[in-house]
Amino acid sequence: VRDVARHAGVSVATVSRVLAGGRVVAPATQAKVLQAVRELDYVVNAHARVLSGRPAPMIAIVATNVQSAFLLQVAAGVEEQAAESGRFCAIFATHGEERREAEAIKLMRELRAEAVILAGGVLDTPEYRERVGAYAQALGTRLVLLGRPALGAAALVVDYDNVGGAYAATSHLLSVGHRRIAALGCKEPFTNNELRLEGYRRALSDFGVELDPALTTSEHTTMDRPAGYLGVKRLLAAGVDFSAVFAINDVIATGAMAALREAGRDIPGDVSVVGFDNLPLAQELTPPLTTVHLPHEELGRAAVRMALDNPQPGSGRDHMMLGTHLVIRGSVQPLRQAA
Amino acid sequence: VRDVARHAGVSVATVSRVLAGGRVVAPATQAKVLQAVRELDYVVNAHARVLSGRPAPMIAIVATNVQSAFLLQVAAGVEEQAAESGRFCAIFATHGEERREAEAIKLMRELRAEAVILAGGVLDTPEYRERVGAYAQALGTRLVLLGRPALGAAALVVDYDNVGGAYAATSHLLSVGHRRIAALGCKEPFTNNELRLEGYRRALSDFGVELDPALTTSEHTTMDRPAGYLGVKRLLAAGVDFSAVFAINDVIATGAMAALREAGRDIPGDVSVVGFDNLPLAQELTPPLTTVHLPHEELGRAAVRMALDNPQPGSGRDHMMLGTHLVIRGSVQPLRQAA
DNA sequence: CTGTTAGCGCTTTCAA
DNA sequence: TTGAAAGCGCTAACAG
Repeated sequence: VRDVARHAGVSVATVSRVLAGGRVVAPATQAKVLQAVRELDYVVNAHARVLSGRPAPMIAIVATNVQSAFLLQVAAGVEEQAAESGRFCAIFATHGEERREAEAIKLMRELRAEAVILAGGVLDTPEYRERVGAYAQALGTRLVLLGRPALGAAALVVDYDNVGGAYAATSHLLSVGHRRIAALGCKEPFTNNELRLEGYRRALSDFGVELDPALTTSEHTTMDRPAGYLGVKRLLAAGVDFSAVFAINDVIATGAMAALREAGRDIPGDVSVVGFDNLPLAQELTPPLTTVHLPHEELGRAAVRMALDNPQPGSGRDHMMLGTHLVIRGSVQPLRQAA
Repeated sequence: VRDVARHAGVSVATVSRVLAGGRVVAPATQAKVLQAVRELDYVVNAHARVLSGRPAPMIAIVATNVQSAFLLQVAAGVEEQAAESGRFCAIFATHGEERREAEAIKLMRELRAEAVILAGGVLDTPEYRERVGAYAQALGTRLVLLGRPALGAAALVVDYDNVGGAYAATSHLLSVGHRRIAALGCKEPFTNNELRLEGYRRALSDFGVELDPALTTSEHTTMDRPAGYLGVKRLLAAGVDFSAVFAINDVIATGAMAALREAGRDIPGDVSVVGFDNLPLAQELTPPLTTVHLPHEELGRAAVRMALDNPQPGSGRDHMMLGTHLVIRGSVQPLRQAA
């Protein structure tokens, strides 16, 4: 296509200079080139450009699950910030399968992506650490871990305060009088799950409330709706007494509320519930759900900013933790003295 | 990096053959090459590959809005199908801005994407048609319009049955006795809005119910929550009588339900409501929303399948319309004779 | 079955 | 300020 750009009567080098930016070119020449480009509807070949040494303007986000509102919002943040930085965003859904994660990484290596962001909770196993360590090593580019356990200084990390959020949620319940607070999570030790439960325990302890193992249900293996639904069913069936529930995330809360309602318990009259994530659906529930807000979009933005900033390992700028806060809505009520 | 692959003692051509697939290579040689690749942790340069004639394994989806659950699900379908076809998915959010749409198209031209999918409702203006016509022309690749008005045979089209869905929803209401059915849409003539209203009118007409303009509210300019909330407020304030509402989409329905509840109207006791889209949130509402289900994910998959299939224009395979159906939940009740 | 060679389209020294 | 020429890493056509 470039021969054709000689339509302008200049050399390829000159054309490149005006198109690729920066360099000094006589305004007259520049105009001629631009004119020719327009006439021929010429489009540079980005691959050739990358091949000759430019970085590929691409940020990848590989998430465990693209259906979850949480990751979608993070992805939206990534897309935003990438666009603002003149990059585009490639997206991958792994569905938790290692194979797909590996494929995504491989592809991004081949494509020389500037950064790849791994997002979504995981099981923090030695295998996981080894695998991701290998990725970090292999990727010539920045690898950023978003909402996942860090790995020494091998990768960049953007995280949010799970423990603090859970602490705030639980404290809220405690401060309005609740003492028998069920915690609904899942069995598999996903990092999010563990961290949030940790916040729950810490709050209980600070309020001098003893932890009752019967109140923590985690029979289910996934962090989704059934975990909440079945969790409450089980609690009810076992005759466990509780006046509030802290759900590890909003969709679990949703399941819990459904089960509660089926059992004829009023929310928040009979039992208060608080969630975690502040998904869009939280405010549409009846009653609107009090939950912990996460800076979804900002997480995504921060991840790409950090990656492009390319901080020194150990500079302190290669790691950041965003805050969370409780948003009060209508699903919590002070404990009635009678109860 | 290839010189290094001569580590295997063969020529670059041979390496290419084993890596790029297809060609006949002696198993022994093949093994040597693979071995060398492993030892050197060699990764092909996808850009060089594209540059030398291969298609870029990339499908782009450019959507008006990445926050909407609808488009996200479509995007998920695109990602799925792309991955299954050995491609990856680039994602762009335009927020309805032409500039961003144009930028996305330009970038995908430069990157030689195999297909670009334009998704999301739009205003069907002459400018729109001209603009998209230009895209179709410019993109050497497949352009597919998803859920948008077609453009002659210039582009591929994947659509779903808006009219049929709205017809089904409205008929449902009519068949259980409702006659005063409010339609909540928006003022701007987004194509979805118009089509759904068309289905509404057609159902009314088939049931011999006269259309009352007072029942169609569309003061609001966007198809979102306030459109429903404000729409109902206005109806109520104007003292318009109605026993059911057909909302042009689920989030409008959500707003409508909120307004109804604030006014002390029971759903579905006093007024029935049906939505459109079947977003995940629909089943979490109280009561769960009866709504029209759209094949979100399948739309995305169909779009990439069609693009990769590369059908002849006018072959009949360059256009498809997916069906929709009503899913009955708890927000509709037969009209009480008393009312 | 395998090696040689000629580009793919762009950027970038190095000279002019 | 501009032109000529040398690659970037890969594939494919053509010989061996």
